Amino acid sequence: MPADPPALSPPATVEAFRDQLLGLSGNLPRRLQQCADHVARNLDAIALSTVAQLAQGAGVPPSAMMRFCQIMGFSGYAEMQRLFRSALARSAPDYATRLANLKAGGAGHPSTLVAEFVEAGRQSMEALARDLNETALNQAVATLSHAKTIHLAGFRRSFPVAAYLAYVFDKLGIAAVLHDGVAGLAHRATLQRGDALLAITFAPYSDETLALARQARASGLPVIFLTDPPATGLAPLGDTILTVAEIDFGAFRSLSAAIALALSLAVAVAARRET
Amino acid sequence: MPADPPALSPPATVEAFRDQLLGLSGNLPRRLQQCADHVARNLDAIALSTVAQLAQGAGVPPSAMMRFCQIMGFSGYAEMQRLFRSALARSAPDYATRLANLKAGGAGHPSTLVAEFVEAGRQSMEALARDLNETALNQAVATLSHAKTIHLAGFRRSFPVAAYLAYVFDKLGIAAVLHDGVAGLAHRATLQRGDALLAITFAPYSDETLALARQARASGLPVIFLTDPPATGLAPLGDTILTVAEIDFGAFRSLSAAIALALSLAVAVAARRET
DNA sequence: GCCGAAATAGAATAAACGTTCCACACCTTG
DNA sequence: CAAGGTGTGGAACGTTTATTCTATTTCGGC
Repeated sequence: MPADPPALSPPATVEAFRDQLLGLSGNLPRRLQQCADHVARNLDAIALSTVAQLAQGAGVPPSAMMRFCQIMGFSGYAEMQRLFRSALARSAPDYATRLANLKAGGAGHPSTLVAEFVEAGRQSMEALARDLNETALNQAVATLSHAKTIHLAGFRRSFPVAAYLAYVFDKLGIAAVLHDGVAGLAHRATLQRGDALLAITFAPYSDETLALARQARASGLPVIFLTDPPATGLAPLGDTILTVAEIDFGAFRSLSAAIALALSLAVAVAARRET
Repeated sequence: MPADPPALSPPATVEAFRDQLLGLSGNLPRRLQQCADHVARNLDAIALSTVAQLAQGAGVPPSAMMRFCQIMGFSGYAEMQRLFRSALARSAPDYATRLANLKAGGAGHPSTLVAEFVEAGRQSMEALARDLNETALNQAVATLSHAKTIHLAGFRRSFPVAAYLAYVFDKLGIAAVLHDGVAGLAHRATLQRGDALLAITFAPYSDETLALARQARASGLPVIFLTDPPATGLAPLGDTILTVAEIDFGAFRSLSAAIALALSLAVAVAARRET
């Protein structure tokens, strides 16, 4: 009597849990498959749900969910839930309290400002993950990975993003030109057949960036915009439009989401080129 | 028989809870005060703890914690916990799932990269909030708010941060010079009595930045470093050292925490100058 | 279409947990 | 010092929730 399924051992991390779930999924009896599907889609709900709630969500009786926990290697639901609770607890351990304490210093105090910017940055990150347009991103990667030279445009508050991209592309060995406006040069002649333009600009859009985009368009080069929603008026100027809903604090934005997206773009392009 | 304490109503948000707690604290019987203190310090633990655990942490019997919940206006512990659970559920509602879905695309896919950078950025933000050295920050603000001109140094991957600071200071009407190395100029003569240097550099530190710091030091100007821990070797070169533990993904970092800290610094300096 | 094994649902059981209540201690007030 | 009120701890209660068990159904192979 060999233990028919090799009696899986309980995963120690949420990632391991996902992997194990993926391995099981597909050749599972009907009810257990329902459990697997619902659990996979609601991983973060487990920490706060009861078996009954989770089972109802999956459309199965609680006992089925119970069996599901056991074939995943846990002794029962309680043990499985412990995994997700500790993951959740680690993510917020003292962070929320700490933020509140920083803010408690009072408006205007430096630490309060840090708390506000941190909060804004975190929200921006979450917004980026939530609202990312994968189609546009893939399209942008495809375009840029075929470009002979990538032209980067970004002025004023977008300049740091463009400058960082220039640094990263340089590190990655990808030909990129930063149009920084030094010496008032427009570098018009550098836009050549086979190149592409990546324009970073937030409303109100800077004239220099728009002018460069128009020119690239006129020369038949693909133009990609990295901007904030709703990106009104940019559609006729760009082939691909990536939007980032950055949260401002006061008059300033942390740029964190824009940089994260820009970096992803750069690394993805590098990966695509190597293959 | 007037209801001695006006019978508080249950707070509807975590912020309201904090306020109500602060209002009560101070004139509370001994055990209840212990509860209040422990709860205030562990707000985020409530969502996942049982009465017994929370009470043990506070060093009181469960029944005391029970009474605490009731004077806060709740019917009992369950109702109080509901508040924190829903707050926790809202913070992760689809975010974690969404991240997981993005990653599910597979390694190398653009959306996976975005997920990784978002995660790294978020962790960096939390690390910043957790490890912020308020003393150093206040000191930096004090120094910079007295400076006639603020000199900004930052090369290579620190350059975007320095460049953004230059933009922000300009917007705020504060005199700042970005030492960008254009045309190979060292701008040595611009370091004048009454100025201050804000040097942004991550290990391995760039020679240009260190050279500038040494020179400023020799001229008797205060030097502030914005760098990553452990900042070995910088102590003799700087008066104030601000550290940011930025999380890398792959070879690149999102700079989000560094920018958030830099922005806070800039806004705090502006606020200080106006008064 | 029958037989064996696996899967399932629902009820029964057990454990964990929140909640209440009461007797006792303490502190204040007359 | 006595009496009343308030604060306190622990035990008992009832509810919720996890878990197990078993009768029944479903499915696959002969």
